[in-house]
Amino acid sequence: MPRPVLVLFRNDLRLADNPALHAATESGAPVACAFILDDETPGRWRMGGASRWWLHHSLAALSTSLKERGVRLILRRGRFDDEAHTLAGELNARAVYWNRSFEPAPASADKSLGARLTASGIEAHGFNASLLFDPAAIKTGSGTGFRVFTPFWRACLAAPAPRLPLPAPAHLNAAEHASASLSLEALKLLPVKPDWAHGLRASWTPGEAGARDRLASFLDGALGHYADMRDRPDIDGTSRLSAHLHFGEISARSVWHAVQHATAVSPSLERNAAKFLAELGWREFSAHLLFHTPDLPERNLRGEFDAFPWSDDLKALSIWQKGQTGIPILDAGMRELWQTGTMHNRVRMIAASFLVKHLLIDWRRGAEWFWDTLVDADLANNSASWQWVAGCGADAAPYFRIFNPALQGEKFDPDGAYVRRFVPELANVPARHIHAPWDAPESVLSQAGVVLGKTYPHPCMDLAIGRKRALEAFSELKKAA
DNA sequence: TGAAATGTTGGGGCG
DNA sequence: ACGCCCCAACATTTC
Repeated sequence: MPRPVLVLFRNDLRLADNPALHAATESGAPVACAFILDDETPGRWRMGGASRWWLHHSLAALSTSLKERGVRLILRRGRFDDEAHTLAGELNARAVYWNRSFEPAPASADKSLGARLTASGIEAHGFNASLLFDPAAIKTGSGTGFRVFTPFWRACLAAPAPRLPLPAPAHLNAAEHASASLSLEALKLLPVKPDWAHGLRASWTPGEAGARDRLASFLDGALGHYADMRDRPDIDGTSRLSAHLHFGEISARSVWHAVQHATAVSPSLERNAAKFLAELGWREFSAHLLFHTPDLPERNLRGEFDAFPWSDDLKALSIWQKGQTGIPILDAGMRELWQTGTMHNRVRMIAASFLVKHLLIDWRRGAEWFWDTLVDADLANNSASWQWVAGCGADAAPYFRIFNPALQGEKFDPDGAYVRRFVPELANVPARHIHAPWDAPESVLSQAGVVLGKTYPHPCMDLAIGRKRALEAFSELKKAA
């Protein structure tokens, strides 16, 4: 039997448009496939709870579609480079194929694996499967990385267009081997006591088929009014593809070309498509920032924020996490997150702004919470976006741009449907008062069965005072600088 | 991908 | 008919 080749799956849990799998298949050698759960590479952010739930189901789906093609997915646990090197040896593999990561710790694991394989006389083949554009290839005139989105995205659009997606291999030539695999259950990715995942199960279908379906319904539906409705949490106005993209169940290239195709068929989609593709652009931009600034998840991009007088009010942090701030749009968002593993993007901005500005809590505490609770938790997107909101990031919202959650609620959830859905205590409050129940006449509240401080909390802080305090903290910072 | 404060304008009520 | 005031509506500035 000829020596096999090994394909390592990572955040590319798909068969279609998978460059590593495709190249391995094209090599003509028998193929073995593996996934390594890596909680051990130093410096790697340990995957959060909601992501683990997603990963479990995504691996189950991948394992099934590989099995249908006669290939058993080998599951291992450990350091990516160690385990992969060992496994390649066990299999007597001729070559190893995998899609590279652009996150700092996994990227150095890639480098170390490549070197060790080569030293052992095994070919190493790395590919870019996750991004539309190679973050190292997009450069400013002076040869550095971009720090501002608009010129970055202009440069991407001027670069050669993302290539067409590769087909899923029609047939896999499975390597015969007896290598041991952990069972999926043994990876212990699912919550046990308590099982908090029922809201996730009701909201999502992880896996390649689920991703494809989600894209198809987006193209059919929300894309048509994306530009106008994407900011409305009460409406199905977004793609909801972020977690599928994060785990690579569908490639950004496939999404890109599907949108281009839809626009070619109906040119009236143009404006909406451009807006949506720019959102993929923000995903690229975040990855680009992390690639060029490996300490993005830990350090303020603008160093002057290192002196910011953050509060360590754990009580306030906990109220925010639980969705008990007494400010309806915030509580709705934080409860949506806890129940479903996602939060509408507009509400993420409102919730993040409130934590960082009204509560004066370090953005890293917020990023950690999102990391653990979001099914789409992504190191680059999460870090870059929190820094953006906090005002300490690249091309960031200026610190003094402070969201008023009551006004944001009125503007983007005008009927209060989003609040009613996730904050049932307020279900009967009329739209006019639902975003600021503390200002509602007593009679309106009692008619709606609401007693502030009893059935729903008093606001944890006065919005005007919070705003003023944030501005004062910021002006102290500027004075110190 | 803000909100609040301040400034400007113009229509209408009214003495 | 006129000037004065009020204030909504919009624009600009400031944080």
